[in-house]
Amino acid sequence: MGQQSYHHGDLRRALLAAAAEAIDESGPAAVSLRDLARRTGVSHAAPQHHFGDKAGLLTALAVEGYELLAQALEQGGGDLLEVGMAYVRFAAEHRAHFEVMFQPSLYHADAAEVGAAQARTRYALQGGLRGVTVADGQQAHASLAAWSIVHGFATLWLAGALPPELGDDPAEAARPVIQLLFD
Amino acid sequence: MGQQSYHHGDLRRALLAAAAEAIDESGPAAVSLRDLARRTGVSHAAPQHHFGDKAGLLTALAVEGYELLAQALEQGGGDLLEVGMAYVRFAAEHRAHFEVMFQPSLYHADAAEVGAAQARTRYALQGGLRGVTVADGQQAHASLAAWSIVHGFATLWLAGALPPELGDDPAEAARPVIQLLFD
DNA sequence: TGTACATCAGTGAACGCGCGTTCACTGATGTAC
DNA sequence: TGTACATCAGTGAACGCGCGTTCACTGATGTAC
Repeated sequence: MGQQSYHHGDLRRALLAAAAEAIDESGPAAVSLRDLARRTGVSHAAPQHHFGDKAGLLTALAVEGYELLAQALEQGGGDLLEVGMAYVRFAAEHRAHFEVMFQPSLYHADAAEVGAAQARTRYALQGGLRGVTVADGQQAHASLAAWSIVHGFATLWLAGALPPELGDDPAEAARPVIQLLFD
Repeated sequence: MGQQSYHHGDLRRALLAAAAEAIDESGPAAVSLRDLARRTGVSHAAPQHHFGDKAGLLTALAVEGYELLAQALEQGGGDLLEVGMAYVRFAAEHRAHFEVMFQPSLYHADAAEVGAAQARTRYALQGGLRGVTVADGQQAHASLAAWSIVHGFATLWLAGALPPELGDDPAEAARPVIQLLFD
């Protein structure tokens, strides 16, 4: 309603939202700039104005994803279980972002903003181990184990590889699995 | 080298190998039947003879992948650590197969052969928990945890998300991480 | 051992399509004076 | 308060390309008799 003006107003944001939607439907590789232009009701050449090319757009999406994930993890309050469940929840609720983030070949993974956003996410993730007692010299391994288990669960969930008995709430389904890690 | 005959001899196998190669280079989505034909030195219409379409080809690749993975896991002798390391090693050594297997939207995931090969893999994976003592009622959770941790580690490794200090042998790098799970 | 014929594997020309990219353009917005 | 001008956002026509798919075909192989 009211797209009649020549300038869109917030085309950049609209394109990112359209991209997430398109990726949810058919995966990151199927995204085309022309399709996003169509979804946004804008001429097909407009997206290039903002992102240069497809990799540029996916870079912005990946950065946004890392920011959102870091925020979600930070709200876990440094508790392993909460942080882990937040990780899984994020993957399910922001599938498009999540899928792009971990396919660096799709975007300009060496861009500075990407590195910064990744670092913030990693720091928030490690915060989840604060309350956990780990044997000397096992800190790095524990961190890897925690990341692996939540990332693996999230990935398998998204791939539809997990048994349907788990229900439809991935974070809840992950709870007992994460709890098994350091008990 | 003797491609002068009209019939290729084993075009199906050659196309699957070319597909794995192409996917290693640029990901599963970038594969095109015409490109595979070129790589195999055959006319561009030949691949359709064998697989019908791209999804058909990727279905064959996924089945092959599940078979290979099941074989690799079975050689772990039912030991959690060995089976887990074999899982990670498979992902690294058969990256193309692994990537396709867990993106069911790329292929005919409901084909009967796929289900059978998946079942064999799942069974081999659960065999790794034979020697592990788990509290009553936690069997299913333990199985999920084991799968998640090795799958997550493998996925993060392939994505290049893990720190370079881990070296270049993913299975060895995964060893202490897997050991942390049920100790 | 030889011939005829069916079947199968691969060919090559043709088609229509969606894509990314370029480029001269136009409408809207903001700023200097 | 008003005018001129620079800048920016988005347009629309055009291009060349690689793709999947279709289809009549041809060369090779196997089998019946």
